Amino acid sequence: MDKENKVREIVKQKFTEYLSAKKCRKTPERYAILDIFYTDQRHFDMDSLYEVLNERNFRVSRATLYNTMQLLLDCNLVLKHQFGKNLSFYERAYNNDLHHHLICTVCNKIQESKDAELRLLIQNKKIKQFTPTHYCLYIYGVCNICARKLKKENRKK
Amino acid sequence: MDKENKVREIVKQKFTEYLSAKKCRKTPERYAILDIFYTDQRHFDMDSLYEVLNERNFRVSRATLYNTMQLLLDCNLVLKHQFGKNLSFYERAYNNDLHHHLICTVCNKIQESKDAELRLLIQNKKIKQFTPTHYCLYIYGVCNICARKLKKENRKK
DNA sequence: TTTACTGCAAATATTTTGCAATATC
DNA sequence: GATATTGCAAAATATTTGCAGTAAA
Repeated sequence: MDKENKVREIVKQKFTEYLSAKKCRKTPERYAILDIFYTDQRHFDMDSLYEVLNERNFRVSRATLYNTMQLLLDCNLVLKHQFGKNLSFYERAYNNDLHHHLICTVCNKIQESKDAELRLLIQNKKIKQFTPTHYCLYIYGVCNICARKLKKENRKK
Repeated sequence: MDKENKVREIVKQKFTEYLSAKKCRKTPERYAILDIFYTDQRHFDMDSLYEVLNERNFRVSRATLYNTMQLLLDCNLVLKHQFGKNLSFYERAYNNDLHHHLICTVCNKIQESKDAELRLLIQNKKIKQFTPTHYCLYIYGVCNICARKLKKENRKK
């Protein structure tokens, strides 16, 4: 069994434990949604999640999607991000080497930035009167592609 | 003139410069909105901003509020945050010693955390192919009040 | 068999847009 | 005087909710 499949098994198990502990039912919809996150792309907004499930002939209503996302957030198998736009993004959280997000304020594209050193610095910070579970670092700025375009435009003037 | 008033004058000037450069009009509504941020509380959602302006007998439509917030975001006089809930928060950005946010996932309360050391570490990080303007660090976890409540509940069981 | 969960549709919440009136330049 | 901006109302978008039918335990 390769690493990807192993992770899928582990998160499935973790989800099962969580659902049992909360006395929630183990429905195929819930497992299908979890599985998408650990099979496919990493980032989804609700619409693309809905579409991907449909493409696989697994029809899930939006109500169930939102319901399940809440469960997955609660048991820390999925993270939710909002990068300024009024659209939520979700990504897998287990075994997804915690990374930072670089958001270009010109083209709105999002890059991931893995920086183990900085991550450890943040994770090891002691905070008074607060027990951290996880963190999100969003760095806003201009990506190199947009920077180049802007330079060109300025030269024309 | 005290420090607060000085800052208010400076941001007003900066806003004027920005509006001139963008050939936008200098309307009283725009200045009134900017001023609220640098006079009053630091954090606003759209509703409370609307209410505060009304209380001061300065009626501004929501359309204008949203329009003006975009301008203030563009010229970096205001920052926008979204802490998981579907509600945007705005806060002053100039002379507002950059701070981090601690978000309690139990009670949803938000605390500010000033940590100059960590701030410098993040700000001084070199990032390949990307020119940062600002960043947001959101630390999620459980605040001490909720932690205490949870402990009590567990003891009962 | 019980009742939590699902899908649907309607409701709510937030933000955006079109347009006529107004105020800035 | 020209037109960018405003307020209003309607539209668009994202999320939540009520409820009847379905399926997990």
